[in-house]
This record gives sequence, structure tokens and C-alpha cells, in this order.
Amino acid sequence: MQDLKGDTSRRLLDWYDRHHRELPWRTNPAEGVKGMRTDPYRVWLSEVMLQQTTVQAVKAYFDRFTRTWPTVRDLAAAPVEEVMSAWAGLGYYARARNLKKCAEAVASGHGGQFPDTEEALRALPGIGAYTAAAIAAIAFNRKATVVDGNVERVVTRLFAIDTPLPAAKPEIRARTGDMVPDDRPGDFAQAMMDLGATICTPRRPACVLCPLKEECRALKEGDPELYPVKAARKDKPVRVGAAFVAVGPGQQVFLRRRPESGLLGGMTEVPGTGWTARLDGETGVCAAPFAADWQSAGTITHVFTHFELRLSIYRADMKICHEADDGWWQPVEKLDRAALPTVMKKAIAAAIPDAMRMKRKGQP
DNA sequence: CATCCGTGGGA
DNA sequence: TTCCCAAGGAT
Repeated sequence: MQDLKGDTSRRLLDWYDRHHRELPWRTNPAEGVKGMRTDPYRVWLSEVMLQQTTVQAVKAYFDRFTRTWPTVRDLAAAPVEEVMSAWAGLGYYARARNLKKCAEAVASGHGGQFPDTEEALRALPGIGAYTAAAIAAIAFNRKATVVDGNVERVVTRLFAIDTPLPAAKPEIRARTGDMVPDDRPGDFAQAMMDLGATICTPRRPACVLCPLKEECRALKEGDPELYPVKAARKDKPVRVGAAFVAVGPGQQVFLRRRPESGLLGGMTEVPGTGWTARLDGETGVCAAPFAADWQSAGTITHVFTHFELRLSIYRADMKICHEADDGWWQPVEKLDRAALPTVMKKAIAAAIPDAMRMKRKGQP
């Protein structure tokens, strides 16, 4: 008798052994721990960074984080401001806030060792169903069902599941669970993700190279790109606002910290108006944080996940640096130590073109 | 279940 | 240019 499901998993693992990607978090500098090829700390850190974020974007951040904080205890002991600053530019900043909380929980509540079960991992801040399963499988070789965007794409194509996402998730999970092998669940999870990232891509999948092409129902139908089926997404509204870049003597910029929750929560900003659908009476120079000779420095556009922002930038050269309890003055040459999200770097760059030569990719 | 939450790159 | 999206989580 032929075990088709086991056969599929074996074929995938054979492919993985030959074609897996070399990634920084798949190596363990402290090799030698029996049965643990991968450091749970590095697996966890990479998984959180990789949430909705490309491998390309993560690499430089992962290198810097692991260099600065080699262990979860180091990260737990780090000042939160330094962690937010190191995360700046990577996006989805709630991840950074939860990263710090999770490190503290592991350090204080788990003796500095990550728990090795899905349930215990799932209880930690910033670790959801996917990440808990991924850490359990990859770091601890637990037989967990790991379902991410890659797996959703691979599985909906493999079985020609035409139920639209997210309604198809339970069926995808069930199908994936059936495929998980007893012996190498961690490699299987990574193999599925590598396949989705390099062969079973959203557009123009390289089916001719796919180890599962024989049993892929979507390929048999003729157009794998039709999967997964997704609900149409809504269009992005436009919001507008103004931002004020105050430049003090010796090239200092007035900054303040955003509220802990919500958009760009806990990150650093220049003062500004609220961001609203339309210009209201408050938008413009009259909304400046303090009286000064505010000069227009143009407009920047920044696209967030669910809206597009058009920000009018104003600059004023101050003779003195006012003391303010809601913010501080930051020397321009030390702006890289502030937790500035990309939109704020754009705003400052518009007002002070030579202040921050916009850093290129991979230079956090 | 729907919404909110960033960013940069590729087709 | 425009659109899509990349190893999701919290509420």
C-alpha cells in the first residue's frame, strides 16, 4: 500500500535537504547542545522579525540585535528605548514592544529559557498561533502544525482549495496537519516555507522545479496562480496633517515620544497635528508646538498599511532651545539613536536635507 | 470575524 | 504607476 501523504512529505524533505536557503537564524553560534541545532532565542527573534516582513529586510536587523543582545537575558535587561531605536524602520512597532515584554517574561518567569511547548509559548507577548508552532517545531522539534502565508499558498494549490481566505484557514490547517511527519517536523515546516518563498511563489510559480508537481491539483487544473482565493481588499483613504521641525542652535531638533499604544506607539516623532481625512481649522502653522518663524518645507507622502498620509512640513530656526516637559532636543548627528519611524525620518529629511542623508536599505 | 498596525521591493 | 505583498498578533 502506498502512503501518499507520507510520500509527499518525504519528497518535500528531500528537496529541502538539497535546496534549503542559508539563513542567519538557521545557524547556532553556540553549537554543541545535544538535539538542538538552533538557539530558541534566535528562532524566536527571527520569527517575530519575519512577521509580515521580508527576509531581505530582516537580515540586517537580526544581525544587529544578536550582536547587541546575544541572549534573551541581555535583551530583557536592555533599556526599552534602545530596543525601540534598534527596531526603528522595520515597522509594526507593537512587535518591538512585545519583544521586550516577552524577553522579560522569559528571563524572569522561565529562568531565561524559552518554554518548549506550543501552549506555553502561545501565552507569551507577541507570540500567536503561528509563531508558537514555529518555535516549537524549529527550536524543539515538536510535531506542531505551522501555517503561515507560504503554507497557505502551497496547501491551497496542492489541494485546489478554492474557499476564500480567511474562511479557508481551518481546512488549510487540517490538511497541513495531516502532512506533518513524525521525525522532522521542524525541517518540514521550514521546507514548506522555503518552497513557498522560492518555488510556489504568489506570481509565476516555478512549477517545473517543484518537488510536489506530480500531486499538485492546482497545477493539474492549469493555473496555480488562481490560488489562494482572497477577498477583494478595500482602497486606502488619504489623511493629511502637518509636522513641525524646530532646529535649535548647533543643529538640534525638537522631538517627543508618541503614546504607548496605537499607530507608531512608543516611537519618537516631531510635533505635529493629528492626521485626519480632511484639513480642519487646526491644520497649518497655527497648530505649531510653539511660536516661531515657521517656513514651509514642502510635503511628504507616506503610505501606511491602511491609509496614505500627506504631511505638510514646516521648519523654524530657533535662537534658543526652549525647555519643554513633553519633549527634548536631539542633536542631528545623534538622530540615529532616536526611535524614529521612517515617516518621521522623511519629515526631518524634508526640513533639513543634509541632516540625515537617507540611509539605504540594510543599514539600521 | 473585522480592523488596526509599517515598510520597502518587485512585477 | 499602481498594485501586491512578506515566516501575523492583538483587540
